[in-house]
Amino acid sequence: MDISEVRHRIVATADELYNAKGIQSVGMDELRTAAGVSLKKLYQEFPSKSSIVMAVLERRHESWTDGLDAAVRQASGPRAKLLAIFDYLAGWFCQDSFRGCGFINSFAELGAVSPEVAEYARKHKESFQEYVAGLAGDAGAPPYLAPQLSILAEGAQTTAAIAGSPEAAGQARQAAEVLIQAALGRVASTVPAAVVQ
Amino acid sequence: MDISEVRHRIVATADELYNAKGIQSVGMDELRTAAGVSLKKLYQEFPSKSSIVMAVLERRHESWTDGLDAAVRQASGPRAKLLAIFDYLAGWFCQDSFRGCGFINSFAELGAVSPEVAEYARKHKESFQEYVAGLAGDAGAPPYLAPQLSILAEGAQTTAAIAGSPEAAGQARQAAEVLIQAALGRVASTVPAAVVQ
DNA sequence: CGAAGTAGAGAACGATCGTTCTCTCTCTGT
DNA sequence: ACAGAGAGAGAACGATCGTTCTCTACTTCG
Repeated sequence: MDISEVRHRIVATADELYNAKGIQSVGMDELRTAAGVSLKKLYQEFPSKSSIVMAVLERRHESWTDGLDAAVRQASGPRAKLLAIFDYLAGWFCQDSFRGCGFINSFAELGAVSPEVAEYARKHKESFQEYVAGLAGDAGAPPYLAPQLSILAEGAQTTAAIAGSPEAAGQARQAAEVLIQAALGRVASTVPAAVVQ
Repeated sequence: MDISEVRHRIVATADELYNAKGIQSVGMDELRTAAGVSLKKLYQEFPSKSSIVMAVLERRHESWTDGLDAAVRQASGPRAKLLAIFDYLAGWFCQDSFRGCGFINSFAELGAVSPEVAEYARKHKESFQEYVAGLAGDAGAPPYLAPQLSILAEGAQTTAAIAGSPEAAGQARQAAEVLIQAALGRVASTVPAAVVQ
């Protein structure tokens, strides 16, 4: 379909621009030019800017989910799968285009003024937490581990974004190793309780 | 001085409004009305909106630093001081006005378009990390502990903001206990290496 | 009492935003 | 070949932004 190809190009371009400059800083005209679409076609595909924003958030959610899941599936063993989250973050942070989590950013920019955006960001984070909880459950971890790892992942994202360096991923990963070890050590009962580093 | 009283009221009002609605969503006229100052006086005190934004960031930095330091000083013992960070977060998250870290938010909103804001946010986070490193050093912890705790604190802030609930503070605190125990366990050599929970 | 300087209120300005409209041109069907 | 529908380019519109200007009224000093 031609129509959905145009839609896709608009959303992909908006994603790039919104990520690079923030949502409110990118006007419809700039988006129109960058996507190479006429203003008429743009408003033919989307009724308003806010609908484009929501489409971008959906795209980001899929991209995040797919990328994370691919990284996790590639890892073998439940502990490795939990740590794969942080390897995925490390790869992301090293991209030139990385400017922080798009949901945190859009929530910061529009969450107070747009209930849709706030709600979508909340659901995205919730789905991530549930995903981590699933992995932690597979590893036989007690329920408190998953929120701890989720918080580490969130912190790594904002730290890396503001510092402009990817090292937070490795630091979060090391912390995750300790937390996983502490939470699972009991279960893997014969192993000595904790080995630092 | 009358002058600095007006300045203070402008900055305090701007801080509230920017926190509640985002920086770009609050116009100079709204700020003028809320602060009860004439537009002339406003521009007499500050040459531009961006200078108000920077003044707000300075105010936030002081407020954060003072509040955190007070909470930490109140705790006794190096481990308790490290954990006091998360108790301070818990208190903050429970305030109605809490809408996430003002530096993360302003970075997300303006970081890409305003180098001043991006740089100030970076320095603020850097100073927090150094502060944590100082506390961790006092506790005799190895150098990797401080970044881990800083990342936890960052993650708790964004998680609590987006979820709209303060529970992330407690979860981060529990994780911090585990990380501190793991990092210091060796040093407090006679104590069993790790005790979960 | 009267003149002059100051401060407040808000109108005004240029820029830019999201959105719509107009005008022109190009295809297509008969 | 020609009428008509559709698309592209961008002008136009109303709203709002940050910022400046104007006008009025009050205070203060000779």
